[in-house]
Amino acid sequence: MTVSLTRPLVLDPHPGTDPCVHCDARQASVCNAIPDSEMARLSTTAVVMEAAPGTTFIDEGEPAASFFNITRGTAKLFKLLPDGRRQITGFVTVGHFLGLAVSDTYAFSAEAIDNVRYCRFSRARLRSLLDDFPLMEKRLLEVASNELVAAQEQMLLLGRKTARERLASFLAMQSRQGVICQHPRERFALPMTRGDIADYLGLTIETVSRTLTKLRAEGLIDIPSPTEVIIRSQAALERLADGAS
Amino acid sequence: MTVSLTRPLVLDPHPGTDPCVHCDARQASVCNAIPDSEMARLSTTAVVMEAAPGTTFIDEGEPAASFFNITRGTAKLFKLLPDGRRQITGFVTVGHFLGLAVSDTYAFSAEAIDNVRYCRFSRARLRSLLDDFPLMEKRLLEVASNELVAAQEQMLLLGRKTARERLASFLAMQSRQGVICQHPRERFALPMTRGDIADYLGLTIETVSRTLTKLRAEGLIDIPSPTEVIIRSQAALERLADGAS
DNA sequence: CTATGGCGTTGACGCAGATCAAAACTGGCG
DNA sequence: CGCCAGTTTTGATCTGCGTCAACGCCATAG
Repeated sequence: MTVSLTRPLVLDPHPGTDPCVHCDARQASVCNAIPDSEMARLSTTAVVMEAAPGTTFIDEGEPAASFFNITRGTAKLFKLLPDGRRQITGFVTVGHFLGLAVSDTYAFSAEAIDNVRYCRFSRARLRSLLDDFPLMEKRLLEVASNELVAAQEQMLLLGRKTARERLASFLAMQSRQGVICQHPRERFALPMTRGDIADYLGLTIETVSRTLTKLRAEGLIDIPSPTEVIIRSQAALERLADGAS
Repeated sequence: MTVSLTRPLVLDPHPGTDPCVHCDARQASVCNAIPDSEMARLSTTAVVMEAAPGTTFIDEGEPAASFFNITRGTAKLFKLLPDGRRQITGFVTVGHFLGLAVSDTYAFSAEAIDNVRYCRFSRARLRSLLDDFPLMEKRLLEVASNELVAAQEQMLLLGRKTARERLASFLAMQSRQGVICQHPRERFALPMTRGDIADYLGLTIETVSRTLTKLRAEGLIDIPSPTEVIIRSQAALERLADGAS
């Protein structure tokens, strides 16, 4: 009775069939917990929206009226300090949920990196949806729990790892992302800028650039273009990421 | 129909009536989502356990067979790197849940700071409990979502705040903890050591000590004993915590 | 073609916080 | 009481990464 964890849960009532950005495999745009009949009904209350690159579509501190499900593209979530310092708390792609927390305002902002499509609906609608489909609630609990584990891993990175280890962890993680599609994971694209990577890893742009250059010089990775990475030694990278060297 | 968020949810089938560590107010050791009859039945499958200070009762990497609910005391959750570097991801007290994530091994370790009592039961039992009491599942989703928000706040701290700001944030947070009981929050105890604080804030023991000394010298706080703090200026501390100075 | 502006890389230098070291304090126990 | 082990504080020094600055690359506009 457990809900499948291998497919992204997508609430878009008009499911797209866009090819995977890495390979040409079609995304499975189906919701595993809600029957098609309900999905059709959803389309009358849910709004499907697009956000162009650089567009902020959730503002930290604004009244949290809606609940979001990403159905295409990549967005960054971040928090700001008054003087402009920024911490990116995560990059989210198709299947991710935003705005789950019970709070009257959003705890973070969200900005589109590439062309993002998302499904937005009111919290009231979410509540009734969860009442009708307990499986959906179960699934959300699983999702939130797993994100919590990822957040703790990121705390370890931010609190205790060196710049080298942070970059190695980041690259290893990015290469692991691609397991959903059949694409070989050694080579992959980095949709975000150096500034985004820096703000995600708690470093500066310069340190990110320098460290990547060094990792390349050591033969661990290759960087054919600023937005593309090839892992030369997955094992060595993982070892470095876990602080064993 | 929403479950109360103001009281800690405690699953201990033998609820204690220990006074609050700060004042003498009795803890509300009741479960808001599960009727007493079920709580009684729970006592046949759940195990209530005690952990003495310094005892590790969850080991990262071990098979995740159980689910925990803290019913007394304070514990620290942490992750380790192979060379011993440690990141404390949180301090948990009465009402907190551990081991929610769907994973075959624990993602962190847990160690008792003072005398900890907790209720342990199998994941299978949790699953059937959630099937029987949807309110309980709703509550867990709320809890997990709010912890996720707290984790993001901590990422901002670890990635972008200075040592001063980290300590100010930590002290402000600790003083806010006491709002459940009626105790005036200016003065409170720090049950954890300087080493724990350091590993929680991504600093060293020395930096924590020096920074606290400096905050005291500046009149923001007072430290009658190493384990006790008095907030002299809550407003100034909060301002400092948010990076506005 | 040149101008402009965003992004990435590289170099020189400085500093916040880590590291190393030692002294002061604390509680437990004979 | 005095001894001991663990914790906290304080001081001196070091260093990884931040800061500041310059430059190269590319895309778009004029």
